[in-house]
Amino acid sequence: MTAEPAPAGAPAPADFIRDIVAQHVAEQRYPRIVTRFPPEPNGYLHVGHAKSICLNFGIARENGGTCNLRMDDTNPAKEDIEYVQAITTDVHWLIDGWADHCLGLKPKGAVPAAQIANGKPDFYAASVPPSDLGHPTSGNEPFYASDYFEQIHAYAVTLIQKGLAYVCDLSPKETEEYRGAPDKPGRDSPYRNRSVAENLDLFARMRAGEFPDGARSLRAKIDMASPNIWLRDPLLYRIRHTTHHHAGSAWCIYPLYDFAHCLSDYLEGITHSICTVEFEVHRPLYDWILGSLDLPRALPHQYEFAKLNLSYMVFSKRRLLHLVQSGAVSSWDDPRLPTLAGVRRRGIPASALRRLAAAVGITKFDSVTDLALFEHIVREDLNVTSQRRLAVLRPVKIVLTNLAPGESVACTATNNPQDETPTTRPINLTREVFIESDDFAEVPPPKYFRLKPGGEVRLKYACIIRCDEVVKDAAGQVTELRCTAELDTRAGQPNADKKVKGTIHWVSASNSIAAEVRLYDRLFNVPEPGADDDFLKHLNAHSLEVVTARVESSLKEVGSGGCFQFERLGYFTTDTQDHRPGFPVFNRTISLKDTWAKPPGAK
RNA sequence: UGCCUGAUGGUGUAAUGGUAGCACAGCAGAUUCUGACUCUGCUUGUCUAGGUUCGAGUCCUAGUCGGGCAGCCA
Repeated sequence: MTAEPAPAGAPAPADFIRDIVAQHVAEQRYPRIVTRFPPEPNGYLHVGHAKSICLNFGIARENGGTCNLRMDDTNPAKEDIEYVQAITTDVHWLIDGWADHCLGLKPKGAVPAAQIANGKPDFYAASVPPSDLGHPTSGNEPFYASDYFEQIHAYAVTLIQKGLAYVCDLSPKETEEYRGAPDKPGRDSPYRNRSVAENLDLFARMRAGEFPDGARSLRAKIDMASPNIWLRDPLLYRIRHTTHHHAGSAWCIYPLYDFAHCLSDYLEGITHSICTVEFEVHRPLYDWILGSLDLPRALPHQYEFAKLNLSYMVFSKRRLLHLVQSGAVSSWDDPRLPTLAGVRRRGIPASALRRLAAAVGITKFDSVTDLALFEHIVREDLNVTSQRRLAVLRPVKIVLTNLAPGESVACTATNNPQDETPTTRPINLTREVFIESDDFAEVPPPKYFRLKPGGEVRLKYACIIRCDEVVKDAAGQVTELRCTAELDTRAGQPNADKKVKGTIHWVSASNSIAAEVRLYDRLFNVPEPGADDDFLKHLNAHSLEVVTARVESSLKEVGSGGCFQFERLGYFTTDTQDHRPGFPVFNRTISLKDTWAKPPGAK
């Protein structure tokens, strides 16, 4: 059993980062644990981000802390408000009912407030008080790094005043040349030893817009010979005459990630700044910047973990964007995509994502998790929550010759056998019914339990039928099966206990409706498509098949958000875009496990 | 040939000097009005070589292999 991350009071997940946090809590290092989830709004969130969200919000909820949602929006050229909205929606969806009470937001429009901390001037970006967190969307919004531009700029000025930063006139290309290589030290910029006064003047003129993009930059003065590239006088500010989706046209200089991120963490009072391992080499710079500014409050620290990889999927923003733009998938929320919008539309519950995160754990080892684990968790989750219904994807008509036209035999179907006290619904057996074409074989393979000429099978919730005659058209295609219904094998009838090997699903021809069903399968047919630059050649040509199915009439008026198990087939959910009551459109979330005659690797 | 970091069954992880455990996958069986679920059993593992120790997956040394880092991206 793969458990949902434990509720308060039960054992919480353990990993090396939680161990560190627990130690800090034990020694009361911080008054309160504050983490953050800081996406850049330049793309949609995916299942990999879900791991990070679950870690950061999980640590917050396990320790009575908060986790701030922050847009890491320091590069106006790549970011867009569309992504801000999508990210906010996705985060709310993923943590709803689990950690929404820990979500750190701020009042709309709020910027860091001046305060005195430990006798020194300071700025602090507070989240709304815990009592207001119950209504996270009412008047509150995520934090934005761009709301800190004024303070970050002031910190840059401080660094200049301390002789720890300078304005450099090297071009981007020259800067690269001067930087050296991992195994070769860099060379000092000729502008490295400008006076404080000159740096202050130049930096002010950068801000005033006197210079074109790329003409100058602000750099930290650290060590051009450091074995760590990120300590070789890294850039702090660049000139970009671009409007910003959140900050508007207030700025033409923008801080880079390394400078903005650690300071954003500080301003928000973050205690544990958790990121992925590619930032490990940046940590000395993170510490250098914060350590150089004489900041009055406790400093945040950075910890790194390995990002999630799932087999048969790609996660990189570049590749996801390519899939969307090339038309390989329809949109960012295409149900085949591992985006949170996609998996949500696919019908995967947020709880399954949380349980996946708990199941894979947190380490620094670069691993690839078997998609089968995710699929297992999704099935396990849906199995207990999904109402069962009958649907036939590829119908074959059966005529029950011993039933009169218009005759209706009342039967009772169980809604969910997993419930402690299962409820039922009535269904009707009629003269004409549809069964799955897979469930009849004129020439059955060995150990075939389903219907065959002269054979018997049970129609689930109804009775056993016997196949008397196979009717075909001129082309030799089966057009109908003429069968006898053994009505005394219905539940409660004398022969109810009669055993047959197979039980199949069915729908009444007259008491069912047509529905569009989208059968989704994995997007790629190799375990590591991302390992190949030409990853599109590994696309699974059969990742989407659309069929017109027959579904029981109780599904006729189902609203959006419906989630069902179609018995013996899989889990299906109504499509958020195209489903209408009266014109049902179902997406297959995932098939049921099928251990019979499944060619290896076929599914 | 620089720096950082990692390595436990097929996969993902646990064991914090004391019986290598769990989950997924796979295989076999039981059960079944879903060939699902559930249940039972089985196969498979500490990167290598030294060392410390009564005892090493764990500590030390050396090596091997993997990941990351040279955007005015994050």
